[in-house]
Amino acid sequence: MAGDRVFDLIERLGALLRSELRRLGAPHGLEPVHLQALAYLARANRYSDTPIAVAEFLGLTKGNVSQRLIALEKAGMLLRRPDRDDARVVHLAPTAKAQALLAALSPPPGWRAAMAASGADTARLEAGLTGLLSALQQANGRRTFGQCRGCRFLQHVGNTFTCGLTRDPLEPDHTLLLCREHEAAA
Amino acid sequence: MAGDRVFDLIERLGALLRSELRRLGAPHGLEPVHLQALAYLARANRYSDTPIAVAEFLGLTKGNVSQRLIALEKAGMLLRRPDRDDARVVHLAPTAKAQALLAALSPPPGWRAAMAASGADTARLEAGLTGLLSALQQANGRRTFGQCRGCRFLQHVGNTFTCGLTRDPLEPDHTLLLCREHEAAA
DNA sequence: CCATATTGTATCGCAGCGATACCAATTACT
DNA sequence: AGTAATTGGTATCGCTGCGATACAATATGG
Repeated sequence: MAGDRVFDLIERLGALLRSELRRLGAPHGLEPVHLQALAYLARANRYSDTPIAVAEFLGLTKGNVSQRLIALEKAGMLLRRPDRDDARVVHLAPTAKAQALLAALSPPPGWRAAMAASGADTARLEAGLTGLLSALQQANGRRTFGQCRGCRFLQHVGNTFTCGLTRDPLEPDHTLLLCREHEAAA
Repeated sequence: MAGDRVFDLIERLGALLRSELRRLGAPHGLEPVHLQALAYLARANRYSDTPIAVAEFLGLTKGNVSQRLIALEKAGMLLRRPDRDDARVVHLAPTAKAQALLAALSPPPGWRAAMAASGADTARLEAGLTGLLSALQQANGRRTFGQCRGCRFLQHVGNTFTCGLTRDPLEPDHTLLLCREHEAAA
């Protein structure tokens, strides 16, 4: 079946990128999961920058992720801030140091050149992968983690955005971040 | 940059598939790396069904892979056969039990349905990912692990195939397998 | 007000992973 | 032919990710 090839390709790409992340992160004492968590947090909105969101995003248990985050904090890569309203939740943000690292490693050096050299239709590739990811997430009952913009709960009047779930106003920039509560617009 | 989105998508797909593999393999006592190794070996030709080829394919050290393979053999998933000519090399093959497992788990249940539901142009997606993978492998100095057919060393006269590197005759079916020595045809 | 759900942490046992060291067989060099 | 360099493979060590379980604290809903 043709789709099986796509599966093989994505698995192989995933394995090689993982290997690459390990190599790149090692000098900084970081494992692949650390870089992935930081990369997620750099793109997560304020409803989604929590340990449990990271766990759901990466498909890991919250207990595990909790320990990884502690390691990241010790390494000076993560800042924690208690939530204003809910004493249970913690907000996470990559430090400047972590952001600099992400800028250098995510995507890894050579990626952009390889993208260009492959001659692939980037937009079409992105569209195809996005659709596939959505279908898989839906099939497995996982959260979508889509951009706030494009969520069915988002309301906007002119340039003023508000989240229909929380009734909170949203800065325009923030509607480009990933949200744990995202549901694709109809 | 647009290509960065593709990177994010592939990383996320990789993470979720990895999580899925862990869940699916757990009842059989198998970790993701075990399933990936078996899936590779099921598609590897006779020059490529060795521990070192598995290590190169997955981007892991040979020492590590060696231990994984021992675990797989103990689990009755792998058969070892010494090479006829070179006493150093070992040939690996998934057992019938392992093949049955692969048929059930690779691709995981729901994958084909998700592929269909996504409405993506499978052929185009496959082409784009293949090109990207090739470019990345070349950029990182990694082996291609392409199909024997499509390799620049392959020679064929009518329906008789021979490998230009080893001078060995190849059964037509075997030219569809993955080869460690693969180099794309000019 | 109490049962239940949610968020997060702590601890335990297991196993993957790289690094290093090592061995045996093959190949290259001279 | 004989020695050096290379290659394929395994063994061992230390570290750390990972799930499972248990637990504490806060929120929510009847």
